[in-house]
Amino acid sequence: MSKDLMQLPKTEASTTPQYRQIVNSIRKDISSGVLKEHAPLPSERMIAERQKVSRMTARRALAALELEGLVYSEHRRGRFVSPSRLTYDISSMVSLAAHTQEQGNSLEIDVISSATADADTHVASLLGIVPGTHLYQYTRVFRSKGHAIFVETEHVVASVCPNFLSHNLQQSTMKLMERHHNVKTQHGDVKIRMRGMTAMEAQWLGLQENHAGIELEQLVYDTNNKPFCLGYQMWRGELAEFSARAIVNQSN
Amino acid sequence: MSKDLMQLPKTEASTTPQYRQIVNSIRKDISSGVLKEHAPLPSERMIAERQKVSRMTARRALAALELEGLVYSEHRRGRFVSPSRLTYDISSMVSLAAHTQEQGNSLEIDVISSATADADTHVASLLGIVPGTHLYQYTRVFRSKGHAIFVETEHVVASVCPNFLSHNLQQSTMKLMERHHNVKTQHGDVKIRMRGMTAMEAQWLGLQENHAGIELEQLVYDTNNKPFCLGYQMWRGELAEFSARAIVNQSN
DNA sequence: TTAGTTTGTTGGTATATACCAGGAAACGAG
DNA sequence: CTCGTTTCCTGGTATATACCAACAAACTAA
Repeated sequence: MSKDLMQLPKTEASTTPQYRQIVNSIRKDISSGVLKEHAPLPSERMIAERQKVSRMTARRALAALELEGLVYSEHRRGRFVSPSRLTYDISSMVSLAAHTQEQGNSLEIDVISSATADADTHVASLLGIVPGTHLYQYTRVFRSKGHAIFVETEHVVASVCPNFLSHNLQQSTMKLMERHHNVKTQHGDVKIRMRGMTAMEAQWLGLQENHAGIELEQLVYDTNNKPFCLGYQMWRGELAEFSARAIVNQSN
Repeated sequence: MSKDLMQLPKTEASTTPQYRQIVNSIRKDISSGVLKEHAPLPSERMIAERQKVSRMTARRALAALELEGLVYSEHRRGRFVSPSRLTYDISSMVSLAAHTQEQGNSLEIDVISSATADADTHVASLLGIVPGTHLYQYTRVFRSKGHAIFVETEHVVASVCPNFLSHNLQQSTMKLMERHHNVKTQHGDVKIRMRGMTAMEAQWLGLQENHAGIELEQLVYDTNNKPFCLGYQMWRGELAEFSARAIVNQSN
């Protein structure tokens, strides 16, 4: 490989980093539709060869696209174009599974684990119970067309819904509680934050390493204004959009 | 094929990548308080030398910490420990500036630009006006103790608040409109999504490249149920936490 | 046909090296 | 003392190379 380092005029091509140019080129292909959802991107070595850069530079370009959320990677299989976002209305607290199906999209649920446990201090203080209180807790991965979107762990006060784990958890748990345990939800406190995933979360979502995502914390209250369910959802950031309605003037 | 699993003792040291070990070590220093908010981290070359790894490996460790939001970097100055998050209650729609000051934290506002403009099709459709309608639009950076937190661009229908730009924009614009233009906000539609920043946004926030952040879109309605203000906030993801309240059963 | 092996491709990890440009602090002249 | 210059340190970009482990598809033996 020869180094043709001639005196270059200071065009944009020479001032913009090479890896950025590759990013822009691929971004254009995605937005223009040349590369569609879930379409495979050229491999690192392919890009390196075609664009005449080193593999590490090609790698950085692809990593940047991943960071932006335009691309996702599957371990040692390749990189693919990210699908479009899924909107979740946190104000209505309607079951996401139910709502999504109404939109015509499927939503598969994998139950990773389910068990009884005793509340630790953190969960207990949020649920307004004493530490050690019996809980049901379960972790589920939600997918759309096989593509993982978020993973959720819920902690439910056991006395509120006895034998809850005997149900099939591949459905809306809020509806389950309403139907079979006569629990009606009144309101929920929601918190949204972006943070790095734990190793477990990344694994459940099919990602590796230090991916950032959006965490949604939901504390659900019954009609007696007592919290009975605490949920944590970790979303792939590029796949989520949350909508809410803020009310200022209740009167009028 | 036979797998000899007993050959190597599978310690973390041998299975965990080196850069990950460095990440964990620094993460521990941050959570334990050895490294405090805004404290400088050792440089790439320092880490490389001390941990006996190449500079690129040290670099990857630091990049991973940035991704997680634990660390921020200032261009060619070094890397520092991220400060704690700022909570924003999107349900109440109380001015963030006012609310933050009540908490005892300062919030400085830099006005980047302010101008009149004609609505493009996108803004017009959201505001329910015809494209070309006169708007005021301005961009401001919000900082806490000099540290940039988010950048906001608002588009206000000009006819609602004539000569709006003659005000000092280093304060809550919602309050300005209420006081001087008799505009009362009734409710707001909020959308939250994680996305990669544009070059401009990254520059305004003192970041480079493809950093991901949280975008907050706010469409504000007056008491006649007509939208009059559209705002986009791009937050540094690691510095934001959004809270909201979801109401299911209005009655009772 | 089917079960098992081989081979090539992919991304992941890691090193050693080189140069650039901006910030900061030390230095030196007025 | 102050202002401008120099020097060092920082992260940013880029290359060339090497080996590993997982996957997939091609191949091969039962």
